[in-house]
Amino acid sequence: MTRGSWSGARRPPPPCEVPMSLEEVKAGYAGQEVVVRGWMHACRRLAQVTFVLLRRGADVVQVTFTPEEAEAQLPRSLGHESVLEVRGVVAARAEAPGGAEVIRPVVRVLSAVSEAPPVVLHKREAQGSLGTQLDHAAVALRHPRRRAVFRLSAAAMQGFRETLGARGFVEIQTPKLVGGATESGANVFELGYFGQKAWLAQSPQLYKQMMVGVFERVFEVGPVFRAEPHATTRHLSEYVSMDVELGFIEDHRTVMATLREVMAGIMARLEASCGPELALLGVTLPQVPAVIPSITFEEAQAWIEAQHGVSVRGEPDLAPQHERWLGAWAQEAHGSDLLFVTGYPMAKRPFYTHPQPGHPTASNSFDLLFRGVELVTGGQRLHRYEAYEAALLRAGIDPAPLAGYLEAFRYGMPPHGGFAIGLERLVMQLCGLENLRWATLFPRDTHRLSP
RNA sequence: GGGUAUAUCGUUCAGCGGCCAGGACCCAGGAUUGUCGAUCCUGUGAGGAGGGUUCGAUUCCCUCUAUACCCGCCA
Repeated sequence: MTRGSWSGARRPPPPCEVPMSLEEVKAGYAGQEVVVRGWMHACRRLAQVTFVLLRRGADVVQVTFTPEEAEAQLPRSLGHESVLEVRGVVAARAEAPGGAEVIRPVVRVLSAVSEAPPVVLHKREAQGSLGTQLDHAAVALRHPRRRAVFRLSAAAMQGFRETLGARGFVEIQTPKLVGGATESGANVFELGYFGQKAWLAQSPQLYKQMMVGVFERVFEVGPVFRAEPHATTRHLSEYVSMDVELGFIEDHRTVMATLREVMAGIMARLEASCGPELALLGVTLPQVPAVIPSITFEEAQAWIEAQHGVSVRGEPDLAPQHERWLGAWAQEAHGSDLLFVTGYPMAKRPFYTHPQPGHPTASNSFDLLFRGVELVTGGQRLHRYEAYEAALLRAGIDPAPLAGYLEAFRYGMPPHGGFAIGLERLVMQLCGLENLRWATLFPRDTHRLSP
């Protein structure tokens, strides 16, 4: 059989067109016959007239029926979320939403729905608790407000990629199935792999470092997996990490400057692309200052003691409450939604962390707090092979499984560093959501593996 | 892993040692000459599981189960 004898190959495929938005239909086609398709968002039968609101994404167009037309075209059994194709005539009309409607409709039912959807979509706010909406995500996410959140996510990823692409960074994809040791003692998901053990990657850290030796500047957007049994509003077992790693840096401050550019680029993309979504959600984008205010870990601890009377001396990290306090302080003192905390103690940092020259117990690392929540962690990494040998020895980590990684350093690596932004946390804080799960399409946590 | 809290119609919340267990939303039926977060009327529909106290438990106590939040950890 030759390829040409396939019947499907003879006919050109239907064109892939950008669908005409319902707004376009309303604005530009008065008096013309059009075909509109969408979900039946609402149906109101009045004595003299019946209205069907057809939803397509965030757009809604009104289709108006006379009682006779409704009788003939709209089965009573047709429920919310039925998918319809309507041929009709666009008519300008002041009372209609958006100033126009489709009249003299001929309806073709593409998909009939006979039972009530599990969540209500035609109210201004999405109804139902978080758990209910997550259980019925396929439908709940259709709600314009839920949907808008994920348009912001998409634009944030786009802004991230654009900003880095314009600066010579190369996008990479590293494996999520990994063997051997992981970067730290964090809990990882174990799986079977052709008779041996494998793990789900808890971060692309080691791979993105290796790729600095290839491209110098790399980034990745992808899932990471944490088997920590945490149960909070800001942790998940799987989340999207927006990772960056770059070579030939001065120190961690080069990385911080890059992060500032990235944050500014993300906000610029959101502003340019997501006006309607930002307005719908009432979101105010943060200003990204030319220089993001910065405080050292030790200064932060001293400030916490002085201002809040909590003794945190000797603690290796800041608690969530402390980060909230610092976030509020950044807002008051600097008018900034963003705050860098630098110089975390080496003690609890991973083995590849670069110490602070002249202050070996502190590291060239930073966190970026966004409205009081830890959004980014980053820093300078070790880059000399001997430094890795010493660090692994000190940490008691067997270097054998890391041989493939260590080879990068054995054969020359520049001073480098990077960071990772939690996408869901970014969107959560942007939208003022009280739970990360509202910013996750299909969250995975200790209790939830489906849908 | 530690702590706290919660469990009632499909959903979201009330309430009470004797309740016809209430409201709102959804849904169903009806009404309204145009809705647009439609409105009005009517209707369907509920006490996580197992023990205990009590004349009587949806209510109080215990256990279990489930869930939520805080902490730890992180993004």
